[in-house]
Amino acid sequence: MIQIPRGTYDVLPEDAFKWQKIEAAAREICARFNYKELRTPLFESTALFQRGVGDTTDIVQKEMYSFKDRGGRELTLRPEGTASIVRAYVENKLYGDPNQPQKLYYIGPMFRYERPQAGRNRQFTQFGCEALGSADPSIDAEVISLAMTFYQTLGLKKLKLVLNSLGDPESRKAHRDALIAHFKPSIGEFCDDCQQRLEKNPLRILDCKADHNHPLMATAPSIIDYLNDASRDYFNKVKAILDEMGIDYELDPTLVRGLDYYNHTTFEIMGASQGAITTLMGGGRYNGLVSELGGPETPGIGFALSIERLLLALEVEGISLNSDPALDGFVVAIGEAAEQKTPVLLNRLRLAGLTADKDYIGRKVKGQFKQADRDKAKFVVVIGDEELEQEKAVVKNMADGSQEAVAFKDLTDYLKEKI
RNA sequence: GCGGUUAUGGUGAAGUGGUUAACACACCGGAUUGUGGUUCCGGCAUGCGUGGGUUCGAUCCCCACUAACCGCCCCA
Repeated sequence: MIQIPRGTYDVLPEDAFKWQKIEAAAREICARFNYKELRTPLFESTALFQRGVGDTTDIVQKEMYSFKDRGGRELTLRPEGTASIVRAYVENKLYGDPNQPQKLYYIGPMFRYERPQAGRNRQFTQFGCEALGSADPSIDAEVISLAMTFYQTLGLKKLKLVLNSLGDPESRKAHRDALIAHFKPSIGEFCDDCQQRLEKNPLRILDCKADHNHPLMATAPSIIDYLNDASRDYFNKVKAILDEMGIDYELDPTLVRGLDYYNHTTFEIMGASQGAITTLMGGGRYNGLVSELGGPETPGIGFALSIERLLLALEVEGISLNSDPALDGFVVAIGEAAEQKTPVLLNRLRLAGLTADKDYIGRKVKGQFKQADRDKAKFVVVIGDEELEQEKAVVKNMADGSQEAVAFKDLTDYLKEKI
């Protein structure tokens, strides 16, 4: 048997309605916040992600699904959405559109070659928003509020917003240098991973679990102390707006996002989860990215969240998105003559706008009723020899068990009135 | 990429180196020659993830592969 590729999964009909609800909620909330959908291809030039996401990131170094097409082009299945959105923004010259900032969203599959786990797949689905063209702190708060509103609309309660600022590039560099200076003399006392991190990403040392208790951890320089005046001022404004909006957050100076393009505000929303993976959403500001990808100097901010992890969180919190799809009618045929007639009657019900079905696998009468019951049919239309002769069907109300005879020609009107 | 656990029907699962692989749910049929949700009865894995090996014989022992889950790394 040919199996589904590792790290992918099928969304079966019983789950697909949940996806529909979630996507509908996302679109509805984006409309409220005035974000417009932008659809980009599932694959892009590999160079886009190398430049956009960053050559040193894990995503680019070991997680990309890259391939060469028949024309020799180097392509990659998108591992995230922001680079594509920015590419489209630049390529379509959306910076010239009078509507600024451009407030955009996307929903779709992303691909990363990783070891699968609950909440981590090789093909997964992200809903993300990006606001390009504004460096106003209110847009930082807006994007965060949008994500929180989305989760709350779906019923999630156990949410924790974590906030940090990486500052502008100048602040970032000053802090990085300070961290390296702080840890370097004693780096031999740290785990292998941290020794690797020292040059690559010293900020990561701070949330190492193995070295959690090392005395140098507590005294490590905090990014907050290295923000220059402009960066600090910006961050304070973002926090002030969130405060006034009544959005709770926790400051975490160790919150560092994995992609190279982030600066200033970074944030995550953590949720309830069974396993080690609790990050539901991640995002931040990326003021240098548009120019890095060939556009004009343009500020940007955005977030991405995983539908898969959202579904897990909903499950952990015991929230059901179950809908209760019910059929209006189910047509039961008794005997061969009736079996000839039922498709026509059934079709008539459907054309009239009713949801209806019948048996297709030769079940006995009892079996047909059981199927009607499974489909939660409100009415069963029974047709046998006698009914054919009189051109009347026996219509049974499944809720109370009552039945009455209804002429074939009156059937749709009868059902539409009763439903 | 590294480490650990696991893999029996549509589902949840029991089980043993040797003739018929428990049980429950679901499903189909019968009791009720044309009526569901209750009850009773019957049926339902030529097969125990895939491929090798050991053995007279393997679902059960060994190896490899594949996949799922958990942890690390990292992230959504």
